Amino acid sequence: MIRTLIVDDDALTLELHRSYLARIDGFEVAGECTGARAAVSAVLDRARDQPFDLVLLDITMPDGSGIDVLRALRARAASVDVIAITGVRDAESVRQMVALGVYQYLVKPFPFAVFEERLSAYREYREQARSTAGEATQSEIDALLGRSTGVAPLPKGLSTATLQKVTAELRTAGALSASEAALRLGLSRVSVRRYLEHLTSSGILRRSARYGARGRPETEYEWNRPIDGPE
Amino acid sequence: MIRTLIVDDDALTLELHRSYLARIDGFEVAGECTGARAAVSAVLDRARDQPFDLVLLDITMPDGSGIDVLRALRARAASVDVIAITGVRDAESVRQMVALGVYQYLVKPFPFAVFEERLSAYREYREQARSTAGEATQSEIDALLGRSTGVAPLPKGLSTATLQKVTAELRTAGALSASEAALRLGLSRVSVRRYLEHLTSSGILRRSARYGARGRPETEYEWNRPIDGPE
DNA sequence: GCCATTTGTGGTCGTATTGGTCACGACCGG
DNA sequence: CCGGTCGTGACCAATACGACCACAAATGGC
Repeated sequence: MIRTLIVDDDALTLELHRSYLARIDGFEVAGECTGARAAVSAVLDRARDQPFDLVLLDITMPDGSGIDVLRALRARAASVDVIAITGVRDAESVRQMVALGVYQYLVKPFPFAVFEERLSAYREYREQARSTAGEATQSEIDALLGRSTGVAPLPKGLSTATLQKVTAELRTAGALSASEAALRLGLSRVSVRRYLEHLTSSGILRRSARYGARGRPETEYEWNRPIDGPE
Repeated sequence: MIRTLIVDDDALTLELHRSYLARIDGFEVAGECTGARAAVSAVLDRARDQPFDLVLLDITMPDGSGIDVLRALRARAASVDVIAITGVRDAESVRQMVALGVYQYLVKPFPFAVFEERLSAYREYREQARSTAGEATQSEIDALLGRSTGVAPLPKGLSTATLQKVTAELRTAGALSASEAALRLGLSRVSVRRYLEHLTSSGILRRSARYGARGRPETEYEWNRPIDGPE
């Protein structure tokens, strides 16, 4: 169970988040605070005994900002994960919280589905972080930071020559389905699809659906890049 | 130009990173340190005058850990971005640095191409962070955190492409019945209804009834999330 | 005013047609 | 001979459409 501290100055919000959290597997409400100072001391008091794993932290509180709370925790080396949940959206606050290492930043209000999705994502992140004991590899660290590089090398089974043919066809011909592209290029649908999918995941193509017929809709691939590529 | 401070106790590494950085557009070596204490005071001294934008931070240094350096900076509210560059790979150090909000964590040694790619990614990140002034949207924040990948899986029979079309239509068009939305989107009423129901159960849409016409009343779907929260 | 009828939509079920993947083989360059 | 690239055919799964029935309000006859 992920021992969670909920911090919010509004009693109704506190109640809401508590009920939300109760509906998600793996989380346990281990404490609640209605103020900044109380939050800091709660985390620090429990540090030795039964430390919190996660803090759901509001920013606007009468006796201090959530930013200051997080700063105090970081300064005291409290190793606790934090998800900001707040109505504050100004860029400076967001930037500061991100710099202080929040895992998530949720803007109120949001439906339960969003809350559940983000918390579940955190649970998986935590599992992953826990599973890597001892030495971590660069790719494990990247996964932890969630900052994948974006320029993936060509996967196995794809050749640059064919890739260029496919891109050339798509750039000139507009939206094409995988079958149509295969016909035009003299390739098989299976092979073309591999290239089209790779181009899509690279952000060069865009997928959309073609409706209207009786059966399953066709997915069509379209050029996505702005015509004047930046730099 | 991104004013960068390089911190490493090894003179050769310092030299290497300096030459690396000089080869990448947009970066400027604004200082160098060979120790933990020097790094902290360098950042703090410059905080008012010409603050550093980025610190390339080693962990193992004779007079203190890079983790302590970062902790001290965070405690002093120094708003500076940090990329860890170190040979230390143990899970605990990585976890602590991530919690303290490093933007990247690079494991030495690495080829120049990796260095360039990561630094360029940071430059783009910085551009994006700078471009969002004033109020940030949730999606902008997600992009900043780089954790947008973990989306909840859709129920069977629904596709993300269609879902996005439906949400886009509902967000712009106000209250619509299932039939009206189907007409606008070029889909069948049955299909649209599944998406509308899913969005409703996710809390993104709200249902209400429309009376007055002959026949059974229509249920209309409306955007539920307050587009501009006043607080 | 009460009840049958009309009317148009809500919701479910089957079906059509494509998507996605796997196994296997062919070809080609080293 | 081996590793990589592509074709073929077949399979199951996915996702939309059409048709059908049920339902809830307005309408009209009594």
